[in-house]
Amino acid sequence: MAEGGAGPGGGESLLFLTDEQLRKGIEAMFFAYRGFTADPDRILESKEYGRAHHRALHFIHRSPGTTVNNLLSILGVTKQSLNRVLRTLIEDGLVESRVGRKDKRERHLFLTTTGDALERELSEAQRGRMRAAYRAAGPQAVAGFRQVLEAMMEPEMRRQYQTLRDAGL
Amino acid sequence: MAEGGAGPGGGESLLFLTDEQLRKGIEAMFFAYRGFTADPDRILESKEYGRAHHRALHFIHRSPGTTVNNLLSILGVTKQSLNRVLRTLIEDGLVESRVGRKDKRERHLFLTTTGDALERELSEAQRGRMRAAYRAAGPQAVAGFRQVLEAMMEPEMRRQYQTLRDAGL
DNA sequence: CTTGGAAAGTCAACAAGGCTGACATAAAAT
DNA sequence: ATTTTATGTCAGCCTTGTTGACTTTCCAAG
Repeated sequence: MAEGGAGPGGGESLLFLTDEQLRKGIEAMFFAYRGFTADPDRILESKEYGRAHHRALHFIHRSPGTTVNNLLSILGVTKQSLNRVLRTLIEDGLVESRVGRKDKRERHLFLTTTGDALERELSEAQRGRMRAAYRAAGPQAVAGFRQVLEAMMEPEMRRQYQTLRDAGL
Repeated sequence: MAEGGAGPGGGESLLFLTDEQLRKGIEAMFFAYRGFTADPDRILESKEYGRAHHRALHFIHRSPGTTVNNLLSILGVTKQSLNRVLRTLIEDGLVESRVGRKDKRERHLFLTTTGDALERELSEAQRGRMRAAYRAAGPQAVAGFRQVLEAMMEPEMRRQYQTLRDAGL
């Protein structure tokens, strides 16, 4: 690995914080993110959808009944941008939009059977790669991976993430 | 962290490979990548450049004198797409393109003083967040982080990454 | 009951950054 | 002499993001 070696005295070295190590981490994020999205992207390009549709399907699957506003804050895009994606998913019968009972202005989003099938196909492809990477690296590495990623998030997104992480699901 | 706990007998548990754990990892990648690009993006939006320009500047900085073809294979885009970005960077005097001595068909790319200044501004912002995340997570977590990311890359990209990782720089 | 404002949706216009296809040039390789 | 490689460029298209303006619906406070 070329790490280790420490300095003169050894012990609690801060060599992992050098600009050089940070640059390697930056490139690792860049290349890994490409791998991360590669499999779903391949599936999507055959169908008439893109990565934006995948993201919507993922988060509706994760939180069935979520409102459009919730989705907006998680995805961090404008409502116009999300609406374009959502409209095609609803038209194509992958997502169902139900008017809220308590607040009828809100729309609650659910996956249909068809939508669930596509979501599963996409997420199984993505999990496949993830599983291989996890298995290759081992549980301790995975724990470190999650720690660093969590520390890298914007505080607001970290809250979104942790809410789900800490809940039953 | 809610992990641990192991199964009945304990020891070498595979609980870190459940679909649930994998889904958390997937979302961690999604949210963390947003944080990862947030700071450079903020700087770029004030200037007239985008993330594509940042990527070009980064890899030219990393490998001064690299050819257009090298850059294409690293970035994984078409030459038309890269050329658009490269043309503006050259016109604006951030990148210099020199005809190859040995093979005059090739163009070797270098950052000018101005280009280097922007690259440094962008990468310092990005390293700042990375450094904070590394420091918060600690050296062991960082090692795991790198291991998982590396295992997640497409094999071809892993080679690109390791070439640089293993070299002096 | 009226009105203010929030939630949602829609239309139009635009930009960045991907893509394909076609074509041009120069130089290396065969 | 011919073919292949490296690069650049023009034109056109797509996805996914943006802003701004406007409407409809409907809750809630005055």
